[in-house]
Amino acid sequence: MASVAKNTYHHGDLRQGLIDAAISLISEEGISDLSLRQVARRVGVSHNAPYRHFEDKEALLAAVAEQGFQALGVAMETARQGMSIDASQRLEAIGIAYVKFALAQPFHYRLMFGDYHDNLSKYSALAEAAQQSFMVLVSTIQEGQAAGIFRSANPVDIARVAWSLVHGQSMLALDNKLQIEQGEEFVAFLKFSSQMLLQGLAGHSAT
Amino acid sequence: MASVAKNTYHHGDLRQGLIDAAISLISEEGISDLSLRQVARRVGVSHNAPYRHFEDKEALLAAVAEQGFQALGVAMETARQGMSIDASQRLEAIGIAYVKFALAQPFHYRLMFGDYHDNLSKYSALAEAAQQSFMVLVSTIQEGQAAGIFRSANPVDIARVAWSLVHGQSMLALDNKLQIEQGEEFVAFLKFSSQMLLQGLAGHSAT
DNA sequence: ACCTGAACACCGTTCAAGT
DNA sequence: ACCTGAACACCGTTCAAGT
Repeated sequence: MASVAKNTYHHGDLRQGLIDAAISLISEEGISDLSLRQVARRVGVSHNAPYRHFEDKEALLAAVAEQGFQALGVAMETARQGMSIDASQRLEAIGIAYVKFALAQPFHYRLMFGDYHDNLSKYSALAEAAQQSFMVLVSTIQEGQAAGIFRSANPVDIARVAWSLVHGQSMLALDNKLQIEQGEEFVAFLKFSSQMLLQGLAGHSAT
Repeated sequence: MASVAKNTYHHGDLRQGLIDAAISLISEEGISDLSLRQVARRVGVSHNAPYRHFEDKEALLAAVAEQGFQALGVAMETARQGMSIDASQRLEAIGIAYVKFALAQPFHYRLMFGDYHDNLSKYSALAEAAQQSFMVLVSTIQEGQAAGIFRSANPVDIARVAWSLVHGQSMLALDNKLQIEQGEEFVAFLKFSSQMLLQGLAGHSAT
């Protein structure tokens, strides 16, 4: 008997359906008003069904954050490959793609760094997704070191600095604390930042 | 008639009492579980009294954030004056004091950058306190430019870069995303970061 | 296995009174 | 003016059942 779609929805993948509903609700109304019951309502399921797939509300949010890191990693990797082999250009392209991701999905980005995962050992999939996007930075820095255009410090430390810079820019921009209007002026600021970072990154023998 | 302290507490400054109670509750249990009713209970007042002083819960949190920025500004200014006149050393000292402030008061720091003030025009006192702490950075950078040791770009842009860096470091450290254990190793990382930033900041004619 | 409604202990906020 | 208790519409989570 051919399976016919039922209108109860949840014969499929309720877990992913809940995540999708949470993401779209968050992008519409932000995080602070998001309730588990609301997510269940949007999916067409009782307010209690989510507990079959998530231990509590925090676990659902952790899954949403995890998918955010996966998407961010893809955006960074795409930016990296869109550039020629020059590691400086690649690093700048990654940084700009990173901040643009944050600005395009402000609530989702903020959720990825929320304080709801104090015990991140509990959410290992989330930690792993974050680690994976971080590795895009590390490997690009190693490329630059191999090419002799970046100084020879610990590449993980350098990546931490770069990540801190783009994360700080993203968060402060989302908070309207940088006092720069979006558009050309903001992109100019991002390029100024990466130029400063790259100069700090240059090998000692640079001109 | 000499005024005798009553045990109703709130004959004094209920507004500040609520802020203090919120700060201590936050430092004990974090932000996510903080409720307005809990704050009122701690102060010994009905769950409704706070509405005499704050329009809603968000307004109380904004006041808490504002006092956080004032304390942060003091910490930065103290670090600046504790250093000799050299602008590079001052900038590094400010950066380290900044991150230490964040790590010492993790919940309070996070609250200062929460998304609860989308319309920050509504909380002008908060915006002003943030601006004031930012100016400590700007003026230190101007000092370095006047002394000829920093490049001559827009000092506000440079300050934005520096703020982004320390804010990113603070947030990622609070999130346990930097994978560095606190202590000497972390301070070494902070010094490495500021060294990189300072090299990027150096004037073109630097050796 | 997966989903359900009822129930519990909490919220933020509003309102009509009290002093 | 400032504070109060009662009330409303919501939560997150638990539990005992239903299929």
